[in-house]
Amino acid sequence: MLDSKYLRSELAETAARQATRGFVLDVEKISALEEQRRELQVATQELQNQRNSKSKAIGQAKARGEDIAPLLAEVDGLGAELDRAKIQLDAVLAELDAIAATIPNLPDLSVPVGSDEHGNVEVRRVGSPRQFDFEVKDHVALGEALDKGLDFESAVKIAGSRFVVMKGQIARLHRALTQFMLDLHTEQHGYTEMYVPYLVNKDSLYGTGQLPKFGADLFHTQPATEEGVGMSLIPTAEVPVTNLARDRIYDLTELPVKMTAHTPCFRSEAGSYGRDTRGLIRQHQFDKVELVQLVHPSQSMAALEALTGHAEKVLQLLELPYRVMLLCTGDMGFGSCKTYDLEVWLPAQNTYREISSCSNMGDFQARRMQARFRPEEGKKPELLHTLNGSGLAVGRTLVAILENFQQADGSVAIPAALQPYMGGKTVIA
RNA sequence: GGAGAGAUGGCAGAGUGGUUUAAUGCACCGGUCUUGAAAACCGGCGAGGGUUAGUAGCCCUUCAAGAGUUCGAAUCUCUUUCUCUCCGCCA
Repeated sequence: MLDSKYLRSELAETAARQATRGFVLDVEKISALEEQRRELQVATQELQNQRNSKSKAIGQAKARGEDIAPLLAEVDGLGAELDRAKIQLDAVLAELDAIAATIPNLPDLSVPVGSDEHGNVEVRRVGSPRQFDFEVKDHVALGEALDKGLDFESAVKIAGSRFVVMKGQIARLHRALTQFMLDLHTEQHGYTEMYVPYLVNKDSLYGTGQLPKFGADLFHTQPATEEGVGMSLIPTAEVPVTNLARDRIYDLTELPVKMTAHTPCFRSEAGSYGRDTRGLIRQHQFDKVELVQLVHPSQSMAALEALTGHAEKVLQLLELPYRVMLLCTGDMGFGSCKTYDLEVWLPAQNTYREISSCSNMGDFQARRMQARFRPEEGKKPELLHTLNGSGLAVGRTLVAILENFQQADGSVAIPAALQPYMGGKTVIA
């Protein structure tokens, strides 16, 4: 959510910057509503003021034992008038809120302008794709051949498409990756490990920006109605972890807060029919190790670089070739003001595929969830900045390991950094 | 799941229809005093919003959340959420 005062005073500027995202801001409607809001709010508060002072006068008169009938006659009709004004004001406020809640974050000025992923800029490339002297298999073929370690048929029977059953060494590799990532971030990068709920309430989804606009991307325990109190499966640990800061005021000394969590993530993938239908790339349920930081506003851009580096470190230690993309205005997520995507090399697809997305949300989420810090004892609290990134998506990392470390006989070598987590095994066959 | 008790500012805690403009204490901030500190004393001290050139003043909202009764609600009524105690069940 953008600052309503800023939106009001810099409406044209905001509209121009939103346009670079391909988002059209209805300037005329907003200014018309804003004018109504101001008139109605002033009128309503004036009526409330009258009611308060007159009610108080009645109380004082009564205490003195005077006749209060004339005073009661004076307030007659005030209540009805106030009700009318309040209904009008609430309607305008609700309309303004509904618009505000659907406006994306302003892109940072360092973000390249572009309309879609073709506008993204490659920042750096690390490692080089391995040359194979045999025909590479994709992870689906490799996983099935390894004692049905990846079993999509069974998953279809149990649940449906876009699920997987893992077995034996592949299941262990999947777990090893998770443990490896958590240990790296907690021991080397200074994050605190968190265990959080996988079901969250509506307020949390609103806080991180999934609601009101993207409810269709989630699985809900009940239809998410206006009044419904149903819970939703988390699409990412970003939701529960970032919402730990909701309605909190941190001491300056507590910042930065750096948290990591391993959770399953659940996504409906509505509207992605036919895309990535084969294999582990796009699942309804996948595991992810998430990195979240809550920082002082002046530190958030530096923190984004650091956080991205923490995610990259996983790829480096796993000896996986990757590149870093700076997303352009048109390809960024709703709440982000700057995003780096990490893309890992997948030999079977002969391309780089997204494995992590690291974003600085600025104060966008913090304003929605009133996540603040006190800059100085006795001073007013200010909004902090929130960041998050995948460190990494576990399923896609498994894909990358299988494909990049495959050998001619169909076995898969284990990167040295992972071997301690695999009971010392150097290869799975 | 059953029975009961609760939810008030950073914390503790008073308040059961009208000088409550939420008492008081602790913590915190400023000052007096002091070589300095402590103590004592004096003053200040929640959050969100509106108006405005304004971090001034004035005003509105806020006592778990929502709805209601009333001229007036922290206080009365209803609903919801959460916490605690006991019982049952369970990993």
